[in-house]
Amino acid sequence: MSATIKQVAKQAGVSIATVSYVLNGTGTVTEATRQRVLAVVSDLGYQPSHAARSLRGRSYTLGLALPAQPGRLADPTLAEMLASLSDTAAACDYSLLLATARADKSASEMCLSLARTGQVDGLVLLDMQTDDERAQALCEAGIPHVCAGPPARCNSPFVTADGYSAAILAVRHLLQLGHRRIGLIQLPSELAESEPRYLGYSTALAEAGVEADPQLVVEAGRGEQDGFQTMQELLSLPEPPTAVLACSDELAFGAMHALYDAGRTVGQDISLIGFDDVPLAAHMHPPLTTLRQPRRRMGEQLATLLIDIIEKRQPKTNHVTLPMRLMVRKTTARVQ
Amino acid sequence: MSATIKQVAKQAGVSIATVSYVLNGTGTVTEATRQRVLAVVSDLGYQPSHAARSLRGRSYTLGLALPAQPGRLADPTLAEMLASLSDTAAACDYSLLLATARADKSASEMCLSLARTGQVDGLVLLDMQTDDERAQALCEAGIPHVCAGPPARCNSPFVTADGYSAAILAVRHLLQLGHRRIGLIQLPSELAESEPRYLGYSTALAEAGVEADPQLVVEAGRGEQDGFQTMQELLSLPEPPTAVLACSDELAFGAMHALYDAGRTVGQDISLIGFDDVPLAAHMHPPLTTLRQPRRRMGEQLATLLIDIIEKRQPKTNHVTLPMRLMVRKTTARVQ
DNA sequence: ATACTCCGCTTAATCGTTTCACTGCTTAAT
DNA sequence: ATTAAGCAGTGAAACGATTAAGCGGAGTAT
Repeated sequence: MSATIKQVAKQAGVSIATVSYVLNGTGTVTEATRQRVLAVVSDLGYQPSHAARSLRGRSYTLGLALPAQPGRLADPTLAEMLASLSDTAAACDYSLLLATARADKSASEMCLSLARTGQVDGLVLLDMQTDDERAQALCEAGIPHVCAGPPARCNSPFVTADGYSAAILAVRHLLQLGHRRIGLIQLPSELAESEPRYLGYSTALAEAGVEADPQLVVEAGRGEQDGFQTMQELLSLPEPPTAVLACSDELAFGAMHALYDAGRTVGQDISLIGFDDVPLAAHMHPPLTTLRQPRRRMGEQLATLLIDIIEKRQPKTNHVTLPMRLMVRKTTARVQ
Repeated sequence: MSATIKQVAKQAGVSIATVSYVLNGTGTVTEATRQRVLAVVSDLGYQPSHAARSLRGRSYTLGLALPAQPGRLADPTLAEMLASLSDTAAACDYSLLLATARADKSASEMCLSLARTGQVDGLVLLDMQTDDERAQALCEAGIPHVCAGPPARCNSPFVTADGYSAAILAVRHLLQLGHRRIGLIQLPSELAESEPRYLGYSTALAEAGVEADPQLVVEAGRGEQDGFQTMQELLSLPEPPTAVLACSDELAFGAMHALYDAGRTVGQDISLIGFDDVPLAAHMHPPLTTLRQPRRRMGEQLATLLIDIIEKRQPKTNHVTLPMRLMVRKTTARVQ
């Protein structure tokens, strides 16, 4: 690998301990020796071994517990959150380990394993499911972790975007435009994000005195393909919706595709709102009205919260809920 | 953290060496002792410390050297490649470390550092630049690595999609449709992918005896915004192109947006081809004709190639070039 | 009978750090 | 004058694994 502390010590004519003290700023060392040691260090290009270092104490590595599904990393929402998580972690001198669940182990086993082997000091749980085993397992084992989304049955710390209020915002916007038959294309119900969005949807309808038609609420998958199909179903209803709220931009894109195929003009004949505001949303034709998720801030919060917990700093709060913003573009219009 | 090998040894009434032999399948142990040890292991939930293990030998971790730019992880092309890279690595019992370059260190320093501290056994270099310092630095230091794309001045092993042939495919397709004024929206020239695509473009034109108009070749950024602007520029030319090849789907999406704004009908008035075939491409309106990159296969190849190198297995080839496929959809049509 | 090998296991060295306990030595306080 | 405290630095014990070497005893070939 590279030079060891022993070689540095020898060449600088001091003991190993002294080198360590110089490098860590602990202990008391004369300026002269300090300089001599530092010179040798940069001369040899010495870097302390990560393994030896983490053998005593922490590994300064955070685990990213990815969902079992193989392609999930490709989710643009997730990716941007990761990017800022990574930046924040790096700024605090932590590395990030991608923890993909293997077929032969359950997701929670893999999390436990990572922590027990000391490969990571704590974990970020991404893509929370409603009955997520991971959070509970980590809670019981007393392993530091943060959930990206509301956790299931335990009070794990978490960071989440306020999907409930966001859905209310969206539906109110549609109501103001005169819509009464408002459809909802939901994400798979096993996703923890799904429930609050539905709740917001029905709350907003109820407060406006509009009766909710269960036919207008459909659960879909996660891809454009699913949005495409689901929108087709909604259109084939005897009394189709005049506006639709899709629970992700991907679903909304699929829905737009279906609407074009059906000869409908989005933002005229029918209104559509997405969820997330992925970069592409503003560049669709027409640009998609959607709810912006503060992805970068979520990543930051996840990282700092987890690091606080690992380093035993008592964080102010155990759970952060960030507001979403309605980005009004061209896919919503007054009902005809 | 968790139980240590010492505790297991004690409770099983054997020496720590025996426990180690049982766990690694090395050495000779009676079936009886074996069972006794294994029982205690599962009883205590023992897992060997990663740090101690990597102190002698490898860390079984691959580094992902991300580009310095903060948001790059969000690139859908990159993300899907990562997903399969991660799967493959996991199948070989390797973990993945995300290496984000910090502001205060150069990208190559960070790669060297990761390897010298023994945090990773090797690195995957993503998002290659034309004058990439990373590959050279790692070559000189003799550190195992693989480039995702053609490396600059050294003969590092690499895996790449054949952008040269792909561009030829695309331009030939347009030529067959009768187009003669074919525009090219290029990626930033600092990306290593950029050059071969341009070469393919001009080769295809030359072999058809079409004179290339330098005005039709424009270098853009990476986002939809850049595609949008660049297309506007092309349209404002005295003699605008009848077909355009964009060097990424993102650029193509932006271009589509600009075309709509200009009142042009894509796939009728003007033809457009993208690069990559991100999932969304098939769901645009109209669906985008594009060149499919074998992202999953690239991820697999990167992982296996790097692991082969790390484990000193002589791989068959040092460089893999995978073919791209032209996906003909609805944005290309006979010239009017 | 001698020498050799194989079995099942233990002892101890090793990997590269951090850190506690200690040693001379000088300076300050009682 | 004696004790206490501080400084600059050393030695060695951890940390938790892997692995080479060794050690009786049994089996086998010469």
